[in-house]
Amino acid sequence: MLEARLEQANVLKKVVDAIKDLVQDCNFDCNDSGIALQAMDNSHVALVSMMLKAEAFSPYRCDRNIALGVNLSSLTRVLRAAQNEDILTVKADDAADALNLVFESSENDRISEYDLKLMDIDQEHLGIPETEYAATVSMPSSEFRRICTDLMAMSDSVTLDASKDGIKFSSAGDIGNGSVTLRSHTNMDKPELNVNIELTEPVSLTFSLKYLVNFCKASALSPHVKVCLSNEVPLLVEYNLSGTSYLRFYLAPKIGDEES
Amino acid sequence: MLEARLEQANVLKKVVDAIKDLVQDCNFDCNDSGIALQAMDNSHVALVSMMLKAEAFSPYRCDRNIALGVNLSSLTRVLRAAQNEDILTVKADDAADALNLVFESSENDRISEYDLKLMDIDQEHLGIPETEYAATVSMPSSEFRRICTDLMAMSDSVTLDASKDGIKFSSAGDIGNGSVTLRSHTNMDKPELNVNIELTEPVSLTFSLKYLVNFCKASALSPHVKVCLSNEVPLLVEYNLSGTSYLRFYLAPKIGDEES
DNA sequence: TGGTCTTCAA
DNA sequence: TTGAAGACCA
Repeated sequence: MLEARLEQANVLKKVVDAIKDLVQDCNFDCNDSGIALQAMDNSHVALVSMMLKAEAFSPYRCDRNIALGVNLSSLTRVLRAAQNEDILTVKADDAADALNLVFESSENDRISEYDLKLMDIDQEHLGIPETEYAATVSMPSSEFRRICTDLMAMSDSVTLDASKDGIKFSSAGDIGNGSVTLRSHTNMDKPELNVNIELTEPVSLTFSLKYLVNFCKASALSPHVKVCLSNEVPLLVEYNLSGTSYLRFYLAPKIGDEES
Repeated sequence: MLEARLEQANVLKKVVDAIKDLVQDCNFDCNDSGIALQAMDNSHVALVSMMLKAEAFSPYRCDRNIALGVNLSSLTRVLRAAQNEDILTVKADDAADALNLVFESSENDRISEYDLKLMDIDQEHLGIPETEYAATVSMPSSEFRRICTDLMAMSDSVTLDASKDGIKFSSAGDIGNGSVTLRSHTNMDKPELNVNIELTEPVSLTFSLKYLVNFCKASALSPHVKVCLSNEVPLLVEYNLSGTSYLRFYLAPKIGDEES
């Protein structure tokens, strides 16, 4: 059986909000190390990988491996019931046909309890190789979102050029062209604004902005985002959650002169 | 060639926001004295006239007269990329087919650059006669906006009566009538709240509130607004920008018992 | 497609 | 804290 208590129901809420447009149904794979989720979007261009480590919960108990097949849109509705500071406890029996969610708000002695029907989902579990990326850019997640939405005004795709000079996001469209260039910089006073670029080799790749903008819904989860690039390899966009938990998005580059 | 550096990208952003609902495409007429814009709204009821003097920029350079034909909705999208404290440099070659906009944020080493395609716009340039108005009312721009939006709740037109007693805004509609009367007054402590009415002759005119509310989008550009009235002549609503630069709106009065 | 709601920037 | 803009739902 699974029993996991999350101090901030908010975290799960934001995670689900950030991925529900990419994935309709998916398994939450629970074992003694934590709760993992991996799913491709419908068009098989993007992949979501979440890991909530056992340490993110207190307490956390999972006797044996369980795959909880959940419809994310249903889960969203249930999570909407969570107040901002609610404590969430999720429970499931080993052969459960439902996921039990309990929201507690110590403040006003309110307990909400939901049972969410589970479903069987066949899911190929993809081994994602740990890649050494040619370029790793760490930046404020709000800035990444800003850049993506700004360039969305020009085109539906963006080219990322990482070089020793910095990282350049550029888009060309009907009304004109646009680009945003960031350089590494460290601000002692406001470390949350830091931009850090690590580069072993210049990279130039083009991606669908629609997906990137979608990934940016996760911005609320972390003040920083890590963008990792290698030529001809899917982009990785990573948001760190508490501890070593994370939410990762992978996106295959657009190839050649491909349009749309 | 034109090259103009504006310390506050914000100013252009607000100007364009304030007029983009009235005018879709228009020319920015550049010469050595500054950048001017003049355009009628689609229904030819309102006229916008902007003048950004060369002194508002530093540096400012314009070798010869250029008319830059811009789609304001595209320009809005580009200006949305401007952070609040960004410095904006606009550039255009003499026979340019694109306007180049560069936003710099010294703080976080971010440079955004956009090329906006230009268009040819045939524009009758209207000589606007410098009129002596029968009544000139200067008031806080926020108060003018408040009055217009408040009266909007009653009707879609408003009658302005300027007399030696003050200025009265009144609206009559299905649910009832409303009016707001302002008198001249000077507040030493808070000069930004001053209301000043200069009058040579009583005036009574009726205008479309929809347009007035639209003009009020410019409120953010200046704490004061000047409203100038003469019988049977378009109303002038003027916002002063830095120095002698300005944004002016003209609106023809409604005649007789005209509805709509 | 409109209205409402949340979210984001100032 | 407020207003505007985007997202969501009906």
